[in-house]
Amino acid sequence: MTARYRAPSRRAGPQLAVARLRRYGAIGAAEEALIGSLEDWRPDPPGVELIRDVRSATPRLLLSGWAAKVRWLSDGRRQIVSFVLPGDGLALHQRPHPLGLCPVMALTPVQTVDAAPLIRAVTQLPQTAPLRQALDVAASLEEVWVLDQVIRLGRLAAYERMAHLIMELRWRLTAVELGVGDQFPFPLTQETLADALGLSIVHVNRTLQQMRREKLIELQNGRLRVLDPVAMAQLCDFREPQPQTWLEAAA
Amino acid sequence: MTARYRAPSRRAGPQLAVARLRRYGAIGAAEEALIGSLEDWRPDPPGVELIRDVRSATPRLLLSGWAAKVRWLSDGRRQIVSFVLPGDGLALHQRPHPLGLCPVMALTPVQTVDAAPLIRAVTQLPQTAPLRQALDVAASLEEVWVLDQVIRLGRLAAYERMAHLIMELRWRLTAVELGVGDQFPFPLTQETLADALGLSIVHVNRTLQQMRREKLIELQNGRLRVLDPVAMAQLCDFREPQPQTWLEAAA
DNA sequence: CGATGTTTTGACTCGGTTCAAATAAGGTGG
DNA sequence: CCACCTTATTTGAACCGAGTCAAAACATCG
Repeated sequence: MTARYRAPSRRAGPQLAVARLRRYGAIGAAEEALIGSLEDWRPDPPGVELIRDVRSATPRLLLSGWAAKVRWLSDGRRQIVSFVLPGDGLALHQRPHPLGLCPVMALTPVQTVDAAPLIRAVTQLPQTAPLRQALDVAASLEEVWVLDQVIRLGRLAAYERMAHLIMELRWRLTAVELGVGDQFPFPLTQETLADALGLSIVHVNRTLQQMRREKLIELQNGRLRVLDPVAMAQLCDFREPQPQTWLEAAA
Repeated sequence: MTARYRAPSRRAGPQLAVARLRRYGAIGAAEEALIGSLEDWRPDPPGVELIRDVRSATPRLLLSGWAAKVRWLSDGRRQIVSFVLPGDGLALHQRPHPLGLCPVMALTPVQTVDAAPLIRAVTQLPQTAPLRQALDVAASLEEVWVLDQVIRLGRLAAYERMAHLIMELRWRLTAVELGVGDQFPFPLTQETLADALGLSIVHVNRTLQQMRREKLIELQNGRLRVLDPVAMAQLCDFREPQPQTWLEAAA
């Protein structure tokens, strides 16, 4: 039932990345041009490890498609640490030493560009430059997703976990304007959901069924519609991140 | 059975913080003096929120005692995101925008000092200064603990979770030379363990019992001894972080 | 010595897993 | 455009890991 993204017929533009950063800083024409001028583009099919060795990874921007930060146990169990959505960055460390990070794997066909020129330009800028601030906020949000994942896995029941993850993805996709009318792309297989939520595939299936039965969501053709966002947020104690207030605090 | 740290009779020195940083960079007399000269000292009893509002938090060093990063659900459920051990930093953001962070709560009597002068000094230093590198590594390790927490909660069973957390704490305490002969301070109540491991108190108790029965650990008087570290590491797929290789990679 | 918080134990319940098999959806090549 | 293959989704039944409830046994401390 859940459809895949189609393989990209043509190169995706930087619109999503720009849209995302614009939310966290006053991105002007110059900055937009800078992002648009990134050259080293690459498409990859699902399953490919976009970042294998975290230490030698080069920074990239995800222009289209979904990916995930993944950790494996030696016996084959897999845990998805967090999702990487269109407009997000890959290995955009500000800090010289790589985070104790994990490989990133494409979940759908993806398109990325090398962001090294962007990072190089940004490090020249003063701390207060809007573009730099926007990247800082984006980096902070990445940490938010991991913390939320800890809460989900540690203290939420299956039904709550599912609702919470859906609300997170909805919020993030809205930030890149991929969500329209409470409907957004949802290309995850139930197996992927299981590995993200720490559940079995079978139970993911049953949880989704129940959520449909209770008229909280509709899910078909790889698109998800949240029918009752208020109820959803309440049942799983979902709280929207407040990146705006971070900006104010810094000002 | 698990005893608490006694209330500090006198002010703790910076030894632990220095010992920890020394592992990740060539800390010389000057750097040591800088840390030793930190003035604004404060003891706090267990239960106190050392950091309440993350956005306005000032950076501090934990000189003695244990603390934890904590998230609450509105219905009272609590999740411990990661532990903060002697020698660790509190809110030592390198990045201007606060991580999507959580309050930090003292688990035992603690002693902290204001680290603002340290941070101020460090930002003057070149990227390659040893002290700066050491702080970077410390920050990266903080992320490692959170990622490991995700693995534990998402894909490990109760017994494995417990083993994995114990191995993490053992590794970290060894880094500040608090672990001697596979024995180290372990001031956590079973309730705290439950909130860290996403388990019920009762099940934490049973898990510990079993681990004792199987002769993997000894736990009494607030000290824990790992009897068979190799078996412990294997059963939970514990892998030691390799901060040394990060330093090489940067060089 | 009582008061309070922590650990321990037993009996029962339940959420979520496992195993197995059927059904549906997509993708491919003839 | 259909036949076929593969990969997802769905369903049922049995099982088990971990939670819940309740009470007892210990510790610690004023």
